[in-house]
Amino acid sequence: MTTALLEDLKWRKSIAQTTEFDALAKFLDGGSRSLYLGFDPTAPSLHIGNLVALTVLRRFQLAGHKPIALVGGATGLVGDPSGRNSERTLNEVEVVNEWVEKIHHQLVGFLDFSGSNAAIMANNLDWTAPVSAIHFLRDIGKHFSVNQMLSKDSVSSRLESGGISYTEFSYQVLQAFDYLELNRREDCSLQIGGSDQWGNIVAGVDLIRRVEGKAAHALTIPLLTKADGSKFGKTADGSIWLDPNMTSPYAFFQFFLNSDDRDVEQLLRTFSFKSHDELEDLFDSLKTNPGAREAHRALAREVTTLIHGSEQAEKVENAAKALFGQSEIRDLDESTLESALKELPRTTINRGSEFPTWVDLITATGVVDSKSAARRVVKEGGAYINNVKISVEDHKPSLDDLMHGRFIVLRKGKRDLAAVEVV
RNA sequence: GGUGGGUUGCCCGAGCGGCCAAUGGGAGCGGACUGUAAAUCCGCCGGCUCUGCCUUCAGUGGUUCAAAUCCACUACCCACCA
Repeated sequence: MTTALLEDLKWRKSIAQTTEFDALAKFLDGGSRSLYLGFDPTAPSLHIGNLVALTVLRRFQLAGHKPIALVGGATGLVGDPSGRNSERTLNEVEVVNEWVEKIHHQLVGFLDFSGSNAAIMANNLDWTAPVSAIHFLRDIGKHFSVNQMLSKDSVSSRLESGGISYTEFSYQVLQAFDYLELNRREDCSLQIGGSDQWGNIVAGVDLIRRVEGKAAHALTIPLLTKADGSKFGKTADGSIWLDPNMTSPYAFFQFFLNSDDRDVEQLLRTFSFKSHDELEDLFDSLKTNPGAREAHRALAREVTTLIHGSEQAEKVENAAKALFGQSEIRDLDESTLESALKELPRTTINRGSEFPTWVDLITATGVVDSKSAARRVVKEGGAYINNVKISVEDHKPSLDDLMHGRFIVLRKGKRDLAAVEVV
């Protein structure tokens, strides 16, 4: 059963490194095991990059294991040096606490908190805060060799590039302590995480062996990379967030739909819960008929459903279909148009007042950064009202442009749409 | 502690008294081609009340008709020497 899980993860290319593989497989085969995955609150929301490991955690639960989702209320205050070449700026305690709450909330929807292998939520502040510095240094610190700590990639690379504070240097000890605590409290003997976490996780494995004399396991997941070499999940405007207020479900869906062809197969392997057969079929269609973008659509639909729910996913897909469809946008009936536009960045103008220019309207929706940028777009021929190109720089929509008496669709370039509603 | 070098637009990186909103590359944006993809080609790429005006070249103050460019101090980085 569990061997199947590991095989599945291999098929998905979701395993970067593990502690001794056979031992891990044997351990997992022995029953329903506790495992943990941690997130540090470095923002008010998780983003798509975090979703990679979270998806793996979910796969473990579906295979019968007990997931522990840890939010780093303590470690988030210290700052993980992994994968960074400069010191983090520390966030205020209240801010971090607020983020912990929000992230907690997001995790709830992703795991099953009922049943025999119910998921557990943890916050490392619970066991870190009560420990005094003296006890921490005596009981935990004593088991760490500075030589080993220095040799970790996250530390050594920083020593070469501007240094590292004692605070961040200590991070791996804190994370190791978390693993030890969860091992004691929840009998947790597996920690998973992104491959950049290997050093931190192994620090915990070592600590558990030293203190408890027990074997603990580790499994890391490769960081996703894009075909063009850039980081997965980042756009020019920043990360793709799971919080619908930070990244709209429409934008979220579009992000996946617009994936590079070359990335789609791996994205499906990583995120999809479809059967291997179904996925193989999608890979085929990607090769034989890439223009249809069936695989893109399936990917966007599934991930959006997972994060925002099926109802919302359907809405945004329909919106995209309506707005990018072959049919004339003016032919859309009012309710279809209204629900489609609801998913877009928008602005409103008062009925009766004079229409602002296209430049002012698009700027108001936030689709462009400045009026200069908006003007440039018009000059370059990328400005549209209801899919009709405009070319005069101070062009204003007229009453004739109103669809159903109250809507105007603005477009910038090929795929950026925004809505204007007259109220 | 000593000496020398550095800090430029989203990133890298030229400029070393006026011709500088500042060369070049990357990212980004628009167009063509396509499939709301990639590659390629062309154009754009600080802001605004846009034939002009305003704010930028670590910070502060100064020299000058005129400074990113010169001087002084401050902060941070890097190198060599102790």
